[in-house]
Amino acid sequence: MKWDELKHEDCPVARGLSVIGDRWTMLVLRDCFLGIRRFDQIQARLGITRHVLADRLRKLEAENVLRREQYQDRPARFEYRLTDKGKALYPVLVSLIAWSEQNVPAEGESGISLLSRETGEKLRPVLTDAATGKPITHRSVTVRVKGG
Amino acid sequence: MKWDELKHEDCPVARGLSVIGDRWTMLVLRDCFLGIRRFDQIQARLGITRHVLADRLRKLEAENVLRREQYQDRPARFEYRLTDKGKALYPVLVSLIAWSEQNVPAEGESGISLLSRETGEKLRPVLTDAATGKPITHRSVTVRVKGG
DNA sequence: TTGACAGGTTCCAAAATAGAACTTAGTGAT
DNA sequence: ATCACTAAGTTCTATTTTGGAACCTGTCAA
Repeated sequence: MKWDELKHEDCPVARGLSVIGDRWTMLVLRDCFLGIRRFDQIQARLGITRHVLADRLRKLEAENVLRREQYQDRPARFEYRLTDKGKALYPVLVSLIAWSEQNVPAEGESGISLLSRETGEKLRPVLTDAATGKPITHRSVTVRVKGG
Repeated sequence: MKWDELKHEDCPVARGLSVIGDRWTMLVLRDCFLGIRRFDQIQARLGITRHVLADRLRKLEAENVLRREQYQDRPARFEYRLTDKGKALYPVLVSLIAWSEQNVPAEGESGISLLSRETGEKLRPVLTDAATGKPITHRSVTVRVKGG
């Protein structure tokens, strides 16, 4: 199978990755969540080639994860903002950060940390089920595989 | 920057992606969470080339996300099992599934669904802060960027 | 008229992936 | 003993994707 065919799969993991599973894509979105929205800024921070960045932004716009917005004319200049669909990726990003901080040690200092606006303390993300309020673990879930 | 250099970054997003951000890697892990542990089974389900699968499994073992375990000798046969570090990725996977189901419509039926073992209902994952029990959103979090 | 800024595009070389065939070590049937 | 089959890889070539650098366009300011 080719990567492009992923979007036609039934599995939600495959479909999700067809949108955000490309190299660099989640790092572009990280920058958008940090408020960095302009081509040159993202490119400089990531050290990604302009070529690839242009491609990723185009795809994310086509998928309605980012919205390309003109912030000045003459000359026309654009920035990229998260749509609601893009903002909905926040739990994925935060879960990834939490996993990394616990399981992938930094060589120096870890670059960013997330603080609760309410308590000022370091965030301790736990994925819970809305119905019960209890943490979701591998054990607390059954998987129903459809059509197979 | 090259993809391989990501692991030396300070940012936890970058470090995490250096482990699981490769093409196909999360799909391999999805299969492991579903209990599919053997080379040929994973390869057949994913339609990934054997070459790439062997490479991914090697890297995941090197990163201690999977453990290669012999399940018979004569001839020697191996399977791949999630380590604790691998199991800790469950919230990332579930968040991704939840995002996909809400934001990336399937063409036919969505392949799998997750049910609460306790209620039997469809899982509704919410990322909460352990300290307050409240949902984590873009708005409820402040980001501290270190050394910058 | 020269330089800077911003957001790209174009080109070529290097690296990764797709697809298929081949290898190795056994098992069981003919 | 020969053949077919299983499982877990490896090897090969062709195609795609990235990496890196240079170039293009429109506008302003010196």
